[in-house]
Amino acid sequence: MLEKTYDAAATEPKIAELWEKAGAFKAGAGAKPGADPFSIVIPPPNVTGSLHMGHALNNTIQDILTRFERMRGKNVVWQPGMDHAGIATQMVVERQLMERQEPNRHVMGREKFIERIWQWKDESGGMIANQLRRLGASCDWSRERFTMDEGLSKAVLEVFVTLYKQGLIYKDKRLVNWDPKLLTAISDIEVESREVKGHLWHFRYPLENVPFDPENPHTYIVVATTRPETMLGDTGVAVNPDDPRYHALVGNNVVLPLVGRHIPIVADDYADPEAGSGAVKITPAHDFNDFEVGKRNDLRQINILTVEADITLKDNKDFLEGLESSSHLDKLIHDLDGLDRFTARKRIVEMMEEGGYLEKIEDHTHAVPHGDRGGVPIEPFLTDQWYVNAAELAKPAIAAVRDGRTKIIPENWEKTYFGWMENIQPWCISRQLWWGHQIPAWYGPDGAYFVERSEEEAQAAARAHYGADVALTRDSDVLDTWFSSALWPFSTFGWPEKTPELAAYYPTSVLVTGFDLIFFWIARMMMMGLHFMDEVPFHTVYMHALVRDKNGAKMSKSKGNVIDPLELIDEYGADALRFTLAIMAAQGRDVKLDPARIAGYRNFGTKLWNATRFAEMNGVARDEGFEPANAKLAVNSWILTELTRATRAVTEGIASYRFNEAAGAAYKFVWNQFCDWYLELLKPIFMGEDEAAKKEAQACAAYCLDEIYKLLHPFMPFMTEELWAHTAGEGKTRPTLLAHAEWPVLDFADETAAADLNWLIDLVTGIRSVRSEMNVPPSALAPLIVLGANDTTKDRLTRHEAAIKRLARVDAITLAPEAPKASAQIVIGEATACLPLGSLIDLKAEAARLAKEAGKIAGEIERIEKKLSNEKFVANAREDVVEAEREKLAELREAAEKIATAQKRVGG
RNA sequence: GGGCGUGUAGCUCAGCGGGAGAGCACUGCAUUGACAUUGCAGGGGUCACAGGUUCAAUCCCUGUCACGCCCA
Repeated sequence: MLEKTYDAAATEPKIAELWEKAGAFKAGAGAKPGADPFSIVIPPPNVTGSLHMGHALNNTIQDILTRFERMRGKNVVWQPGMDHAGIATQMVVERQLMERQEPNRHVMGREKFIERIWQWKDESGGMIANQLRRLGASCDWSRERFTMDEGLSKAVLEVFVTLYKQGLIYKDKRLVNWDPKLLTAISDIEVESREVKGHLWHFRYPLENVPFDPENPHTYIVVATTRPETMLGDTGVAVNPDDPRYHALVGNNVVLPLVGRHIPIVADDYADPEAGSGAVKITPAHDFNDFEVGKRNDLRQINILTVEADITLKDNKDFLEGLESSSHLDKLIHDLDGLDRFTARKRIVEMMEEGGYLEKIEDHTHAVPHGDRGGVPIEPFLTDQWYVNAAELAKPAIAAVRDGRTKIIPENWEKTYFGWMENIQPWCISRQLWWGHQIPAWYGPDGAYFVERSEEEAQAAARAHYGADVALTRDSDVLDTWFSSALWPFSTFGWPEKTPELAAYYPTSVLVTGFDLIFFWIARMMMMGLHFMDEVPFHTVYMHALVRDKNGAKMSKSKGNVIDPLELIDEYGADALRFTLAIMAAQGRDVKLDPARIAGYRNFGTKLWNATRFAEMNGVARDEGFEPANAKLAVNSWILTELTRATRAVTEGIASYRFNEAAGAAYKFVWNQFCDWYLELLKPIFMGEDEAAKKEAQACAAYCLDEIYKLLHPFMPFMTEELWAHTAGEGKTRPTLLAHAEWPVLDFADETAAADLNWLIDLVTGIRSVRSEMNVPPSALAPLIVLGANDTTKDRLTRHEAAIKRLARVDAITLAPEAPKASAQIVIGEATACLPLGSLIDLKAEAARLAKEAGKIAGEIERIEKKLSNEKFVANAREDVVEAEREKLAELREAAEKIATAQKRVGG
């Protein structure tokens, strides 16, 4: 006998172990012979990460798909693993060293430090894998991969060397996004802009050959900047060529305040005549736009910052070039050299003010780029880095989505994909870190470099180049983590080896991910997959939304509104969390998660649990011989018809990625049909004397429960697997785990039985409603007298007598030509049901109730009559719509008549 | 500034060209046999606003307002 409530905490580990022991999720487990493949690669979570709500949603969806297809008999693999998260992991381990007061990585050395990271990974990395198991993720854990694994590293090496030799990877000196805290370059998409309340400083740059007079605007040009400290590196002032105010000045010079450098005024479209004074200072070495302006106008690039973003002037050749030494310059260098960028900003503003160069300061809120890991403002910084020619690789990736080889769902994300891919910038892939795939480039003494698969091959190439053996030094940089993640859909199946897994499972079926990762994963996996496999990495991309808190705010540690999925699993069970996420995951809409909802769906699980318990108590047991087509009782044929409908809705819902619809259909069927009506209707049968009916009901209920477990299994795997085992039968076991049970494909339908039971439900509901409104105590039994019943109704009354008596609290059912005195009346089809409540009835209340009912019907009739008397409607609307309206009208008129009669009776 | 999206019951959200829905919350009633993590009944909405298309608009189109996200 089942307990009264389901104990998720005790059951989940037990079931997880069952699956594990059975190898239930191994690639191909439970597949039909010769089945089509269905493969998903997990979007690799970060080795330092722990499960958050986004993962919970993402993996719930993947698991629903995976379990669904596994039950449909496909050859399923869900490939799990993690990425090595270069920056994040290095940060974690460095912090650990600091906390333990151990030598830092520079003292330790590269090799030791990397060893240390591996040690960290073995001890505390990758806890997310176990957390995913707690969620019930049916990954093939035996195939778990890590981007730093030997095999995957080999793939990275192969890809880098190949792309280099194809000219698609190259080294270049450009401005990069430089993180001055982490001391590495990062890619465009690792930069996030944050709104910052800052200022707009307006500076006066004196014109050359005119004595500077702060009182006289003709002696200077005003430029505005949000970053005063960069003025040290200014090499020009730009004005718009169409700006009449500055026509005469273009080609002249200004004298850079404090520094004294003479820099030209150039005409460039970049200057916006509407913004501020219309003139902008140009710092090519410290701003992406200025860099382009500088190139167009042949301006010098003067870097005035160190890698830590401190001011460097003293030994800065670029800065000093073209300046005459003076005591003034020496003082400037003395005052500013070595200051960090923010202190320097303050100091420079002060100096400008002292010199009369500060015109005004305005408050200004603007977007400042920050590194997403380091959290400090990034610096555009001029360095040598490795780049991927993303524009070239993007072409086939764009084409594949255009012609539908890869479908993005929901479709509107395709726009974002195209928009980004068509304007893609060179992808900076080198990182000044130690943890990651070291770049396979070796440098000779003169800086020439050799990109090869191994040091030996590089030596050979160098020998060919120099004509002799030379000492080579390997590039110390590593690759962007996303470079290896981009290979994930094929590297995890063994590429570059031609493995059977690769042949079977690539291209994968679907990639499930949040829309925030469209550029990180989807775009890059598409590029690499197409280039190296010549086929798209996935046929479908399903993008789900973000999980937010119940007020719609993004969850973040700083806001303190983070909900930990593991705590929710502890409190409500994994099934409840999963079901909640699924039923709330409507396409294209964020999931606003309120824990109250999870409690609600936990209750749903309890409901199913107790339905099983009830069934068990009433001798419900599997009967192999049960055939839906042979059911004789209408109640059984009805629930089987509804089961077919529900099964189709769930199947279509999952297959079309409408998880909320699938979960909703299952929920409604189980609770509102199976529990609320079917089981209630079986009670009189179970307690009755008709053994044949009882036997059929027991078999049918067992059959329905089995199908319910299957339908709910993708959403609530733990509880359903437990119930599946529990209901195997006394001393029996199921032939397979529920995880491998065959997904139902049903076609039983009996419309007569459906109509029959819908009539019964209407009658019972009607009686209950009246009783409640008349304040009839639930304990009071009333006789039921039916007027005007036709043969069908008479038959139904007989067959459902026990059910009506029980569910509507009726003690005797009789037919009569006339209504008894003092009765409440309910119109049900052609008949009228009367409840003679005697002293219980309040005639005034009944009259009021009938009047309200009559009013409602009259309103409806009026509305439809108006519609039908509209010639245009009859002429233009679809025939079936018109016909339906006519039928509705006829029914309403009949009901109106019955109500009118009832009203007369009450009144008379 | 460009793009995407949202506005429906007190709250969180489905629906979407022909009868306004769910969960939670709320109100009343019910507790000896599946389940109080329950049951039964009920109240509650100018479907943001304004135009347009249509026989018919919460749904399609245009505009306005408000809010959110992404990109400059």
